[in-house]
Amino acid sequence: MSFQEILSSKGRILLYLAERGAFAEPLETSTVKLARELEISQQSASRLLRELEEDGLVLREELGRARRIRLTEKAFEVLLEMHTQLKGVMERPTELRLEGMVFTGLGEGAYYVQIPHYLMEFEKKLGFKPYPGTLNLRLFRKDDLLKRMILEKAADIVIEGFRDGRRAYGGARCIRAELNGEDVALIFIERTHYSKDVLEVIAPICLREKLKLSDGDRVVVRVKLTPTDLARPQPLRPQDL
Amino acid sequence: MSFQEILSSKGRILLYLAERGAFAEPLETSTVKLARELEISQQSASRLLRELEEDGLVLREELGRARRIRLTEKAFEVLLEMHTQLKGVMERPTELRLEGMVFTGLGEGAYYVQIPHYLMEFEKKLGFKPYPGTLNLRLFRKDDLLKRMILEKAADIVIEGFRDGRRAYGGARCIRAELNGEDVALIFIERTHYSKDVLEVIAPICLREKLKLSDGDRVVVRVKLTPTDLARPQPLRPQDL
DNA sequence: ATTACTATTTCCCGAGTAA
DNA sequence: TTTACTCGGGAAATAGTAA
Repeated sequence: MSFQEILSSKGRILLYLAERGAFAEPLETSTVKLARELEISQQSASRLLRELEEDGLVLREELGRARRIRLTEKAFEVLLEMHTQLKGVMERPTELRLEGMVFTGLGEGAYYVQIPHYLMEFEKKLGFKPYPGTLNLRLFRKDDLLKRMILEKAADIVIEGFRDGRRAYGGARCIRAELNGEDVALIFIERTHYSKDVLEVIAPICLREKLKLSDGDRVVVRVKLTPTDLARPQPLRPQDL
Repeated sequence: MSFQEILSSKGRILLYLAERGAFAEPLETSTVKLARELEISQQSASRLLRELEEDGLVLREELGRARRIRLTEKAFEVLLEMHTQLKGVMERPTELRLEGMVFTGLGEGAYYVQIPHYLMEFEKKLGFKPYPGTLNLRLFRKDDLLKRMILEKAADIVIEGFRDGRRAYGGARCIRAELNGEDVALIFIERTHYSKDVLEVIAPICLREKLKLSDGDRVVVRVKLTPTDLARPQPLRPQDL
């Protein structure tokens, strides 16, 4: 299913004409040519153009054997409205809300965060020096597992890995979020040992202290996104293969 | 004809779901509700949803009596492609080309341009102090008369009118253009005496001298626009009513 | 309440062909 | 060459109804 299929046959003609600049300058074409390019019959091209003319969306004139078509202002308005609608949908911020339960991990995240290279990366990319530890959240709502996958895709703050001669240290991806009202970042570490129901959170402060959290407490994580963020293409990492 | 008509029935459903944020969070709805809101039959809503599911564009699940629908990534890609296409069409620069024949006017334009208030306005809005006179062009191609109307609509550099106690001086609208390669501005003066086949041009230099123009010479005017410029809404002026 | 099957109608497409 | 008519077939929409 391509994007063409979300258009009606008249919609396809309008888009075809608009793409060829028939707003300002008329386009020289014929029902035969139009039919060939849009892969419809000449009869349909003829009928659709007549109907579009009746609707006040196109103007046609003949010059000798040539036929010229131009879009009217009304057609422009229709296309502009469509554009505006889609733009609104694709660029409107939406909020993803997840719930997590605090638990104590194995210290893997804390170890990672305290490595000087990563500390510098965080300061540079996130604008804060993280408290040396991560808050681990276990997701317990079924819907939230899917949302976590979406977030991992959307996380666009790239923390680079590095080598120190002995071994390689993997990278990570972050995304800004709010946790019970506090500004935090979610961190998705490459080759983590955690499963897909865990969310790791870093913040400039100690969240456990500030929010008086204990294991088993439930917290709410909110992330602001636009639909376009959700679709950012991203290289496949080895463990996804 | 509204923008809805350029969509196919499946396209309308996808847009409906996308508008309600069914990318991230599933939308609770039913075929009955969908049918009511999209003004189609329940049967069609049912069939279309099934087909969209087969196409891999929506996911459905039932929770007790509630039904939840969400858009897949594939659906997002389809909508994004449509958005990209439309954006390209609506924001791509296009060029309008007109031909005019130089003629000598009554000096009305020159009088207008030399009024100190306007001189200041031009310097502020156009970034140059115009040569004290306008070059008058008569349009002789039938197509160009329509283009002139389009340009008058698209001209978005507003030169304010003023009153000096005795009388009111009307405003004007300008748009940047090229005339035989020179940077110029077309000026559309409110309440001008010229008819709709005349184009008045101002420039920082004397075009007649620089381009060695005489009455009767033909020149080419080019204006860069985006389709969106063409549709900028604009207050009606008295003489249009 | 749901969804979705079957039957019927409506509408759209395209082949043939006229002008 | 054009465009656009008629008309047959089929797809798509809806009504009725089952589950």
